[in-house]
Amino acid sequence: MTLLRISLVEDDEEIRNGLEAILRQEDGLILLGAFPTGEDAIAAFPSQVPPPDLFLMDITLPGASGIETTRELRRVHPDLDVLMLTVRDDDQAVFDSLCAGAVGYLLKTTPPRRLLQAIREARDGGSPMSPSIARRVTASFRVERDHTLTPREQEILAALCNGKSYAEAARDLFISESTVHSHIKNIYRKLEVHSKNEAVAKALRNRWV
Amino acid sequence: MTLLRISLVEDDEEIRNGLEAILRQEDGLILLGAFPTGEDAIAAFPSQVPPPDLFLMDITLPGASGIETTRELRRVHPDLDVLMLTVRDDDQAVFDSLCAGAVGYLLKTTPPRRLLQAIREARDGGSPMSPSIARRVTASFRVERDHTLTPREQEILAALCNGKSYAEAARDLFISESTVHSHIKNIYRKLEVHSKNEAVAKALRNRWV
DNA sequence: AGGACTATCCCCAGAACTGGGGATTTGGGG
DNA sequence: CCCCAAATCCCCAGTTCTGGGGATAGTCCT
Repeated sequence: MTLLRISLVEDDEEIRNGLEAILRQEDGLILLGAFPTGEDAIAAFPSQVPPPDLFLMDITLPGASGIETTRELRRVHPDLDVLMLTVRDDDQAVFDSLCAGAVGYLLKTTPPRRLLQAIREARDGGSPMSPSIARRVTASFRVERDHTLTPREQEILAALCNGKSYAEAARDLFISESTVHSHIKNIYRKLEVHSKNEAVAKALRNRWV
Repeated sequence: MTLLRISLVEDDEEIRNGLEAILRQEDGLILLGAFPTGEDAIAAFPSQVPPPDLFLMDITLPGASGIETTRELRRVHPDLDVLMLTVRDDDQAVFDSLCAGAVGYLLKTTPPRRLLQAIREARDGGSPMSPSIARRVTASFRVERDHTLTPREQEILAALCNGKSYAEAARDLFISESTVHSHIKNIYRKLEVHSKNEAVAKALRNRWV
């Protein structure tokens, strides 16, 4: 079994040393670098330098945040896996991290044994997350429709969300443009919007389509 | 510690019996029902009947799918937790399940020990997922921008995605409507679209905003 | 049988948008 | 120093959308 190369970014020296100790005494891992700032990490792995397999990343850092650092590291090394390790337990941090390309998200309350297990899980193609984080993620998919659009109106709205004009929606649904117009007037009233882009925005942001 | 009430839906009799056996011999759990179809499960828990704390749900079922069953059960009992347990390892099944309100997603290859652990994790406010499933979920958040919108153009696009008209966007950004018009023409050219709703749809579906 | 809702179609007028021009200023990069 | 991209502004003509009417037919519920 091949060695897993790891780096970490953590500004608190005590925690950083603690993590170093945990990782060093584990077989199968090799620590490539423990950086106090995102800038240090980015500077250490320009495009010519082969990066580690996995980064452990704090979020709250002086200078570039762990999220920005993740985005930049992955821009230069698209195959790099980044596992967030932070105290931050809020939607903003979680979703920004995932959008930046993080492969997992652990809270700092994670015990060492679970941390090591998560590292292996990430290597094996998983996405380890602390339970409360995973719940935030699954909850973000939930759809709750308070609106009362009829099936036909939902079809019309879906057409708008596919970028269709009145005329195109009419062709797609085999009805006249007048009928599309009628439906859209009803949709606007129910959603309390006044334009196509407002309706599309509301529909897509709420995952109605 | 209070007992966790569980029901399950699984059409294959052998598997269903196997799951029953696993759950029955575990302390802290009580099995409220093992149903072969979604319709049976829905019929067993009309709104007057207190539902279990957790449902284990297969997806591939005769009649109503596990996803439809989940949607219906949670419509009647909004606080019900549903944990998918299926062979299906594809984006469609995973995201449809989560949108229907599933709290977790396990593959049938999950060993009994891990299944029992996942049940406890779901009860404790987590969202247990098999590693490959979790990876699908985190990967769905990733953003890759191939477009080359300038910062200002991105601001304009963001305004459109908030439902703004030309005039409103102009007010918000302290520029004239003519300038908004100019920017939008450039945005349309770069994104290869020809209307606001098409641009908004493209931006939101790709998570650019 | 009547009422409510849905889906279908039409007209019209004003507002908003789209795409084509062109113009100026500013700040970098070669 | 010159060129170019970016941001700002303007005009115009044609198209599309928005919101206000109204109409007919079918379904479902009472």
